[in-house]
Amino acid sequence: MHTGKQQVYYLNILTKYNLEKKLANLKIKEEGTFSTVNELTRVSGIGPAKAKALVDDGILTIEDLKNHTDKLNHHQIIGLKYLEDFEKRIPREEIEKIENAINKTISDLDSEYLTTICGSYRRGLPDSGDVDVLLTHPSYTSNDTGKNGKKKASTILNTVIKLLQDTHLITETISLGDVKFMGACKIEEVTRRLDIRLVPFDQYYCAILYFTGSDIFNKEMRAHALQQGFTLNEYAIRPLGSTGMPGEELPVTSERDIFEIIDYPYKKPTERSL
DNA sequence: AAGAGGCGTCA
DNA sequence: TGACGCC
Repeated sequence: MHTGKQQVYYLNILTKYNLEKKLANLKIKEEGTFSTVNELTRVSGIGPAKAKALVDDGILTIEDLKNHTDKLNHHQIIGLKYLEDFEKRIPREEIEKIENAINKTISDLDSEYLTTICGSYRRGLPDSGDVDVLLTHPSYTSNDTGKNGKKKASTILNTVIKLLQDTHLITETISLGDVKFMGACKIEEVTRRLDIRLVPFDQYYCAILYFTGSDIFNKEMRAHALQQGFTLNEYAIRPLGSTGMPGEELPVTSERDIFEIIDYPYKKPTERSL
């Protein structure tokens, strides 16, 4: 038989062992929750907060999600429906076809529209994650509130989107506002993420520069702009006064203008994949 | 290059 | 209007 001291000793070991076991279980549970959260966030429109809420409701996997679409908003339903498609890369040959389809449709509407597909596609890379279209029209500028016979942003973008739906390029709409469309298009067998943003005419080339990237290239170019006494962002390039206060936006009618203003050797889009 | 800013949606 | 998610 054990002495009282021995009993206390073994009891301590036992509780210690149980404690460690509980901690280990907790850790496993946390990790399980963690990886579950990460799986659910594969769905476009589901972020960390929504994923946690779903896990709290006992919805742990993508498969669970398919039985509970009532808990999803429109964006998330689209994200779930095309989960596999949206994770596939898009060959540039396919983006070329999408580009042709968009340009044909839009130029039929009004020959003054300009479109540019930016991102890695514009830098000449062999594939991209999505299609990012910049759209502008001379009648739409940044200091334009829609008066003076100029078109309102909402009119312009809505008209274009409607047309692209009629021609069956756009197959899904995630969101549509005055200046930004998020949705999907299909030209072959796979449904692709498509974004179209309407940019004021006077800010078009700063936007193209920015959304063409690469990120590293943008950073270097912005740093160079600062050295030359200019501030450059997605909207405009402005001189910096002696106080460091940005001045008025400089007129820009091409990407090259921006390079010349800051005395930076011009780089073709294909030379910007830093 | 990571964080911010801006856009759109939802409750 | 604020929280959320995306880019």
